[in-house]
Amino acid sequence: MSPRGQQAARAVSQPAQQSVRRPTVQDVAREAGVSPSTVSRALHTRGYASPDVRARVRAAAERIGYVLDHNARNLRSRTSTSIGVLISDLRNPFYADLAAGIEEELRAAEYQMVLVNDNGDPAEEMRAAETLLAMRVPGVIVTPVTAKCPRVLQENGVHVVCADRELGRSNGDVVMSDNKAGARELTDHLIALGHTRIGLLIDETKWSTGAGRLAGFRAAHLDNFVDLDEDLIAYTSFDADAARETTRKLLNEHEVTAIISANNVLAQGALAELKDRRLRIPRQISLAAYDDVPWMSLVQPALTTVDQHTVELGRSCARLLLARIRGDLPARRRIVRVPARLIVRGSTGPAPRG
Amino acid sequence: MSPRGQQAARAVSQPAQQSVRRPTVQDVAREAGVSPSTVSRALHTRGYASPDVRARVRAAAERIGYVLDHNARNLRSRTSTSIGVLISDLRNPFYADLAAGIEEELRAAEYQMVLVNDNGDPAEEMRAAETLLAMRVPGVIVTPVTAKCPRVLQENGVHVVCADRELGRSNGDVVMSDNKAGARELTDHLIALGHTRIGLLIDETKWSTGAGRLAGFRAAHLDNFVDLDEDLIAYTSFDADAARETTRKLLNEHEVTAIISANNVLAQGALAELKDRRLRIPRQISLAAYDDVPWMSLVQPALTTVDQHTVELGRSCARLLLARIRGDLPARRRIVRVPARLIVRGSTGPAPRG
DNA sequence: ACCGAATGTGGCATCGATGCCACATTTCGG
DNA sequence: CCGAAATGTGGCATCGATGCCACATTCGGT
Repeated sequence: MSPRGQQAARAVSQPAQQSVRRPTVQDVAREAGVSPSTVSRALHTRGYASPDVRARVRAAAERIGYVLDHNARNLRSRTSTSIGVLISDLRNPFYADLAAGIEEELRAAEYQMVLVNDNGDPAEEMRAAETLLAMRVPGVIVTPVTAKCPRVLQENGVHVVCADRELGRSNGDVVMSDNKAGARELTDHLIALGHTRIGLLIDETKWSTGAGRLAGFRAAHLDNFVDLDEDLIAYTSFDADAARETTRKLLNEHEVTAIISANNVLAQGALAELKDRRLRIPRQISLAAYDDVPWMSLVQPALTTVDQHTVELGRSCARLLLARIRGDLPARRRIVRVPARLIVRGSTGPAPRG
Repeated sequence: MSPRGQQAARAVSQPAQQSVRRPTVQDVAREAGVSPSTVSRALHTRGYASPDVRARVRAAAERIGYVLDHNARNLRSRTSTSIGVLISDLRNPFYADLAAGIEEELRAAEYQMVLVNDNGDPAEEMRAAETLLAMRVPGVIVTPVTAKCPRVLQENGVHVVCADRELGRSNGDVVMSDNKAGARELTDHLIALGHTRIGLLIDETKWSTGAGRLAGFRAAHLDNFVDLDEDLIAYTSFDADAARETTRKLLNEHEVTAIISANNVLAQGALAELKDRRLRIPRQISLAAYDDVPWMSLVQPALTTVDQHTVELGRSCARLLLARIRGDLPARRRIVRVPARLIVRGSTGPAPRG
C-alpha cells in the first residue's frame, strides 16, 4: 500500500480527527424545516429570505453548531476570502509592521491573510505565487523581488498590489513611501545643520525604494547648492555586518561629518561601527536613517529618522486591494504614495568645525 | 437586485477576473489521453500511475498551464494544507519571530500559514477560531488568550499546539521557553554579582510565562539563601509607559540595585526611566530582561538578557503540530521546553557598595 | 502451472455550498 | 384594475478534485 517513492515528499495529512462529522446545510435545513437553498440564502449569500425565515435558520444553525465550509463555498462561487501576502523577512520590523497593517485591514473586512516569507529569493517568490494560484485567492499583496511574480499573478486573473516598491514597469497598483521626498527632507535637515560631507549607505538602487532615496539625497544637494562627492555614496550588501564594514571603509577613506543609512538594517551596522570607534554622536558625526523602528528611539542618543508609517502603508495596501477586488475602482492603475515624516532626535547635530 | 441591508457588511467579492478560465484535470486528461482519475493519481495523490503515464501527464499539465485547485482538493479529501496561527501582536518582535519560525517550517513541509493577529483580545481570538474552523484547517498554533479557544478547536477535531504558554489545564500540546530555568539563571547571575535588592517588573502571573519567570526569580533567591523582599516584585500593565511609571515608583519607594524586566516591552519602559534619571548602568543600577530582541544589543550599554530562541520556538511548534497531524505521535500530550540562554552584556555589573 | 499480491487504469459518486431558474405571491406604480 | 417589479421558496445542476472499487495485467513465490 506504499506509493512509489516519488510521492513521499508531498504534504500528506490525515483528515482532521475522523469521528467529528460537521453539520452541513442539509442538517440546518432539516432542523429549520426549509430547503438547503433557503439555508444558504438566509445565512450568507445574496438573494432573498424573509426576516422570519432568517431568524429561524440562524437559530437552527446555532443549535446544531453549524460552521460554513470555506472550501465548498469557494469552489462553487469561484472565489475566496483569503488574500496572499508575500514579504521578504518577517524578522525585519519593517516587514512585520507592514504585515500587521495589512492583516488588520483584511481582518476588519472578513478576509484572511495567507502570509509567506519568501526571504527575498526569486525562486521562493514564484513558488509562493503558484501556491496562491492553487488557493484561488482573488488578490495578492507582494513586496516584489522580481517583476515576474506580479505579472504571472495578474495573467492568471489575480489582483495585485505591489508594496514598498515596484520593479520594472508593471501595470498594477503600487503603494509606497514617498522615498524621494522623505530622503530629501532628511538630507535637507543635515544640510541645514551645516553638513556638506554627507555619506549615504545604500544597498541597492534598482528597486524604486533605493532609487527614490538616492534621488532625494541628490536633489537635496542640488537644491541647496551643495556639491555632491560621488565617493560618499557607499554601496553595501543588505546585512548589518557588511554595512558596518562599508562604514569603516567610508570613514577611513573620506572626510564625512554625517551618515544617512538607507534602511534600518544598514543603520544597525553603521551605529555599531561608530560606537566601536568611540565617535561621539552627534558632536563628531551625525547619524540618521530612513525608516523608524523601535530600537532607533531607544539607543543613546536616539536616532533621527524618516518614519515611513509602515503600519499605515500596510493598511493602505489592503484597502486598495480590497477596493480593486470589489470592482470599486476604474481600470487605470493606482499609485499611492504614503508621506514619510522626518523625526528629529538626538543623533543629528551641527557639523563639526573643520 | 440589491439584497436586504443585513448582508451589506459581509465579505463580498467579484470572482477573479472573469475571462480567465483555468484548465482542470479534465483538460489535462484530454491533452494526455488518459482519464481524469489517472491525472489526479499521476500528479498528486496516493495511488498508482506508471512512470510513463506520470511523465506524459506532467508534460501535458505543464503545456496547458494547469494549476491544482486547493478548494476542490480540500473539499473532496476533507482536509487542507493551511495551518492557522494566532498571535497577540505582530508588531512585537517576540511574536514576529515566533511567526517567522513557524512559517519557515510550514513552508518547508508545503503547508500555508494563515496568520491572525488577535490583539490579545478574547473576542478576536474566538472569531479567528471560528474562521479557521470554516477553513477546515487540520491544525492551529495559538498563543492563547483564553483557555476556551484551544478547547473549542480540539472539540471540533482540530489539532492544537499552544505556543509560549498554556492556560489552565488543557490536554493539548505545548511548546514554551523554559521560563523558570531561564529566570533563575538570570537571577543567579545578578546574585553572583552581589545584588541582594533585585526588583522584578512583571505584568502577569496567571499565564505560564509570567508564573514561570516569577518562580525562577523566587527559586534563585531561595537557593542562594538571599531573602526576597516581596515589595520588590512590581506589577505593571503590559505597556512601556506603565512599566516606566512602575519603575519610577519602585525606585522612589525602595532601595534597589538591579532590575529584571519580565519581557521586552517592560524593559523598554524601565530603560527609559533609568535614562531619564541619568542613572549610570551598571555602575549605579543593573538592568536585565527576559527575552532578547534586536534593540537590546544596540543600546548602550547593551542589555543582559535571556534569549528565548524565539524563532526556534516557532519552528518547534510547527514541527510538533505537523507530527501530530501526520499521526506520528502517541496520543499523550507533549510539552516541549525550549531552553533559554543567558546572554551577559554590559548592563549588569557588581552591586554598588552600600 | 497456479495463486495471491502488487501495479495500473477508468468509471462514477462524492465532498458541501451556491448559482441559476421556474414558479408563486406580494407590492408598487400608472 | 392591471401589468411589471420585487420578494420569496425549492429543485437541481454545478464547481474541480479525489475516494472507492471493479477489472485487467504483471510479478513473485510455491
